[in-house]
Amino acid sequence: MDKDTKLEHYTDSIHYELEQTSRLMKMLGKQLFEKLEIGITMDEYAALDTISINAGICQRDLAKLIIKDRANTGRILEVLESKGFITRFIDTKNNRLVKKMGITEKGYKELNFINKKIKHYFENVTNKIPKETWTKVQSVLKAFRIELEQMIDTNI
Amino acid sequence: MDKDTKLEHYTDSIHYELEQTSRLMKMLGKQLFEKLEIGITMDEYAALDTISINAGICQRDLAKLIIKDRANTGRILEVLESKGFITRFIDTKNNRLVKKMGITEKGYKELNFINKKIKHYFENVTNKIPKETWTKVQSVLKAFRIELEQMIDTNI
DNA sequence: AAATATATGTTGCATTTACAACAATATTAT
DNA sequence: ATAATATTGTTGTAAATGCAACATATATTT
Repeated sequence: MDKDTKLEHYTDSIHYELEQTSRLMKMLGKQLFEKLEIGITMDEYAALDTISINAGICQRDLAKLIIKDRANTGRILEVLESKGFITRFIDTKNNRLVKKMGITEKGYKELNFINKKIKHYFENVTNKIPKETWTKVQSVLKAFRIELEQMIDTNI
Repeated sequence: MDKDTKLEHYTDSIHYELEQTSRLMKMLGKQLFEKLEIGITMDEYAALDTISINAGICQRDLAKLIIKDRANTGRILEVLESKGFITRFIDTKNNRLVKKMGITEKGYKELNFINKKIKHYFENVTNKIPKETWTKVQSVLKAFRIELEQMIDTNI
């Protein structure tokens, strides 16, 4: 028997399982943010959180971290800036002019406010699986993601 | 020390890791499908695969499986039908008129053709992590996904 | 029987996202 | 020095997606 003739269904693949789970998580997040009347989107929240732990990061580097293209990263930042949650300023990186940014006091308060609001809800969800199991899954995914990043032309 | 005061960053959460990994996988898939000049999208392929193992499924049930809304599921099916990969026919389910579908001979050939084309490439990617590790991750995600599906109003 | 509710699929529109082209500047090559 | 290339961010447009409204038919309730 040639085992290569046994084709696995895509719908049984890890790729598919990841996408489906991620899609549901995104739905849950969106519904939660609306229900709790949080004034920014999940993506904006993720960007704000990333900025909070990467003070002085430039737009393109942020884009790489949140895996969005430069155009949309810029648009997200416009929103966050217009709400006063971040400041943007021109600076240099490798002798090039770039737009760096940092979280404001207001943004920091907002971030903590959101964290407190959603903590309980998200825990209720992730508590369905033991924490140590998550830790393992997370480390596998992280290792895998690093591999992926090396293979893919993210074009950011 | 109140451990509740220690707030985990969203970007360290399993939610975030899942989304980022899934996003990269999607990019990879898209780039691969274009490089190999496969004439349908990943989403259409996923739908075709799902139909192939769920003969006679109706649109809404398919939408639930591929986690897309009814509108977009219908659009995907239009494409697959126009290419002759599936047939759609009116039937009843619980005494209601529904559009059921099945894969055609041509669609089945196309599915196998695509599977053969991508197999090697996808294996090269997933081989970065041992197979038994994937099996564990997959079973965790599947269990989690079932929980999620019960909590979320997918509105499909 | 009539009214109300539910299930299914489609259509239209708004939002989101992806992608390519551009502008401005700096680096490297010729 | 000049030209070609690379980096960064923005703008415009097309494609994908989500969502609400609709149409149709059936179930359920009154």
